Amino acid sequence: MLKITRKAEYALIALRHLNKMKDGELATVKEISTQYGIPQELLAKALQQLARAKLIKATKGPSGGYKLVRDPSTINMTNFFEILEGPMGIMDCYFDSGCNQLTGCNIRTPINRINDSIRTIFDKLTLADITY
Amino acid sequence: MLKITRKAEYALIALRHLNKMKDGELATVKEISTQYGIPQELLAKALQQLARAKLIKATKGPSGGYKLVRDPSTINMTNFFEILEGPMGIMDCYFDSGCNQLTGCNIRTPINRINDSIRTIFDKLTLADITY
DNA sequence: ATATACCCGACTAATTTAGTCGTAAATAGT
DNA sequence: ACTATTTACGACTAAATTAGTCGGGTATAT
Repeated sequence: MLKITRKAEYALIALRHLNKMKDGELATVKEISTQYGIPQELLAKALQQLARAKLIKATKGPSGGYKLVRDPSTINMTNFFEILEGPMGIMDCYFDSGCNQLTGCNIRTPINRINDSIRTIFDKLTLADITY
Repeated sequence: MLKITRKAEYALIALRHLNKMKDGELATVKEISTQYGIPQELLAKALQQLARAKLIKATKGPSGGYKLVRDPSTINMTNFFEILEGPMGIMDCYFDSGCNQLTGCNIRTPINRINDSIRTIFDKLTLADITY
């Protein structure tokens, strides 16, 4: 329950790895997937998403790879998870207005408060915290 | 992402409903499922789990039904969710020791801290808070 | 050129969640 | 005793989500 996906988990491992590298160094998907025993294609997809979102920078071709381009302390976990997994909420109604509860849901308000608490945690948590 | 199951959602709606009833009154699965537009059999299962866990009391037979037997302020959400959905953690490794990461996971410690934060939120949240 | 590495969408497989069904057991009312 | 009502429970199917694979593409260093 409340689990994150493997893709996000893999991405986090990779980000931490990238963050620990020296300035100017690049890491390839292959390297990372081998080192941590992660399915290469799946990791590749995750990193592509992060690259599209400009959290990391891709360099193509031989001696290419990825590097982190943003200060880890500016990447928070809400950010990160929503890039990979879409909207973060314990119930869909937090985002979707189209709720099929015919006869009025009696818990929307409390649920939203829970959501907010969780989002607050993830908002405050940055990659820097996770990497320390 | 980070979603709770519908079963838990339904159970929460039902608990809130039970909590709002007058002393001595019982509510049946049928009533609740009709009132909120919830699949009856699924709600039934959820309430059976809660009854087994002694959060609510079942009375069989005609004019039977469920009622809340514990003070809502003593039922916290970690409790509640773990009854319905099992261990609550954003990653399995929080509970399972058998992790297949061959070459050492670099994020276990930070992940555990995240988990703890989330659990703390749910520990503090009681049914009374959700029902107010 | 060629080998390396990212890019990307479509696909399949596995797992989890949602929901259904059949049967049993207790009990209130008649 | 019989019947209608209601919970109990496991087995089952269906739907949705997640995990992982594949094939073909683009950029680039040597």
